[in-house]
Amino acid sequence: MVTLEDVAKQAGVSLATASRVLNGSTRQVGAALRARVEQAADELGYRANIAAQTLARGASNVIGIVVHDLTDPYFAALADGAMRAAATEGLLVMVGTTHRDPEQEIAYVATLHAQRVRAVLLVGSRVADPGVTGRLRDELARYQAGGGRAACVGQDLLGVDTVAPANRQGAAELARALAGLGHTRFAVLAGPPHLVTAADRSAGFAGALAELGLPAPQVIHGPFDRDGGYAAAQQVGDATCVFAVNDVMAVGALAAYRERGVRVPEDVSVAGFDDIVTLRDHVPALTTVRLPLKDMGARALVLALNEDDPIVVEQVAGEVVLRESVRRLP
Amino acid sequence: MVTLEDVAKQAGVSLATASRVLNGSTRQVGAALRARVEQAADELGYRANIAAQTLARGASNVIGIVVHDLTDPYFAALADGAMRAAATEGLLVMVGTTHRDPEQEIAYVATLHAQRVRAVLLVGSRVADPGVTGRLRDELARYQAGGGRAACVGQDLLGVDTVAPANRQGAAELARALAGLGHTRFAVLAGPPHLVTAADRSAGFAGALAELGLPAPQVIHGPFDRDGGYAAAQQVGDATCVFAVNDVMAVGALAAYRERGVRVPEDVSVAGFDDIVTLRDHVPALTTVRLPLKDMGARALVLALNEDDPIVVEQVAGEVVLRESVRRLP
DNA sequence: GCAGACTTGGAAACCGCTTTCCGGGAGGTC
DNA sequence: GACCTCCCGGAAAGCGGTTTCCAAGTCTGC
Repeated sequence: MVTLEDVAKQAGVSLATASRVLNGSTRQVGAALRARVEQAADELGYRANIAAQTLARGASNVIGIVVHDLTDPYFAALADGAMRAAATEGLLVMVGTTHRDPEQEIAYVATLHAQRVRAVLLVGSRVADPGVTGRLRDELARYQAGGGRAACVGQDLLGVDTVAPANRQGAAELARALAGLGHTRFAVLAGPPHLVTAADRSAGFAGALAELGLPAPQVIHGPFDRDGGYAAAQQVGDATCVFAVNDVMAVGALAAYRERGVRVPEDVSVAGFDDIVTLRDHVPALTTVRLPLKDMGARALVLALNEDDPIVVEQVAGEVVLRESVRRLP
Repeated sequence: MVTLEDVAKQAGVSLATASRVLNGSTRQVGAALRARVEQAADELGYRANIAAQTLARGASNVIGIVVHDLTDPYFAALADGAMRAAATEGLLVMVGTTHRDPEQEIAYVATLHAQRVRAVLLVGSRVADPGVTGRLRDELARYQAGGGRAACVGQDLLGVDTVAPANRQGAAELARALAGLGHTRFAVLAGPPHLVTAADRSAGFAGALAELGLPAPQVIHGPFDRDGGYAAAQQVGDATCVFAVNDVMAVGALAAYRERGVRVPEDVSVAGFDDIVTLRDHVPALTTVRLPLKDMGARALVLALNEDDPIVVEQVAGEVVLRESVRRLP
């Protein structure tokens, strides 16, 4: 690989001068030398070695994003928002996918720490296990002790800047809206009990029903993904309205009903959560709780980069969006 | 940040010994010293500085993936496949999204070159513009001249290892299958004329129709995404069968028809290309040409890492999958 | 015409780690 | 017991940049 020294030699200048010309210094370099250096760099095809720059400058221009699953539109939207924000700051992005393994998440923080990335974004639900959460916190603390910055999209459980969707509130509002349509017998496709996002949404929903004096919903646990929703839908009893704690599960549930010839919303109403962008192309259009995913991703990046000391937690409200997948009961 | 020197000092050993213990060397270190070093590292919370390691070792463990749009399921699947493969090799992934700007793609290659990534994967269709293609080739050549490796998913236009979907063949087979159902009047939602993938699929489709002695299809250009398909579908004339050159466009077309009360497949048949995973949840189920996206991503990574000299181009055949969105004409 | 203030180029220290090269001690052989 | 290996620990030379510190010009202003 061609180095700065090669360029300097070819241009007949010192290393210092070449560095100043090519890699953004505050110092001025005379026009003649500047031109010679630029020409030499171009002829040789020079590209600065960023590893060396990072080492010398003590700061990198890379950020790390850790998500559970890139092929899930929820994470894709969040990651895309964060990546666009990063691009406007001139930052490069390293993406890690955990495939929902919390240990992987911890390992990624360690790796990104080793990479000395400027900031790490942890995107996705926390798990209820205090053990892993504690170890993740330790790993983050270690990274931050060395000057690293971090932010999280999800629950405020990590002691870092957080963009926190109001899962309980959103689910509660959804419950009230659905009850307002006359439904009284509900089922919740609740996802895994240890996933805090799933648990919060489920609890918020059930809590609102209780406040309204309605019977407790049937709660069905299972995986947090499309196939989990599909499977859980098979176990629903006599509910007139089914709440899947995220949209991809709801889409799975719709598929299950379609296959069994159960009509939505005539036979059963279905609602989800998140308002992923692909929803608009599903039939029937899915009732959900809208979260501004791209903004949340971008916002998390800004928080992570922010120098301020106090930890900031931004609550993001969800907005109930009623669509064709639910109907008013007579 | 705590450095290796801090650890060495704390353990009372030399830098060399500490390095050998902590960062994987072939050399043995005595059990006593080894334990002291490990304890010191743990107490101090040491994490190797990878920038320094990369510099010293002259090789990084990062690869770069450049895609057009992560929120498009097609790219998400390809990227996911590549990332899983990278993970099994112990490699980290840097992801860049171009949002379909070819200049961005060139810029990313330069940036990843500067990062001295082990390999770069260019995922996505080439454009027909010889100017940008030439500049991209130059940039890649420059990177490879310095020992970088590269591979591409798409057309074999870059002079690097390539995983090339058989777009023409797949589209041609699809055309024959649809003609076999009795259709004679076709429309092609053809995407942008300068996108090679779009052009190849369109040409393959039209070519097969010509061979069958059928009239040329109505060709409608537009953006290569969901909204492009939606818009293009509005312009379809009296065709009985519409081929969208990728699935997300087809999904957009389905939405357009649904809104206008045009029934698919009763009033018009619709087919796409790619077989993105989300298709299974659309109504009606979309006829398409299946591409093994995850495998292709993984395969591209393997090719990129492969040391062999000759450039290898792997053709990937597409498999026609007939589903409910098309019907046999009486 | 000259002191003093700026400007500009270069030498060299340094960033944190790897690895080669040396040297000293332990263990084996005759 | 002398000699040779073999092992293992440490000193130091890079890896490719950045940046501080100097020195030598180049401009000012009077």
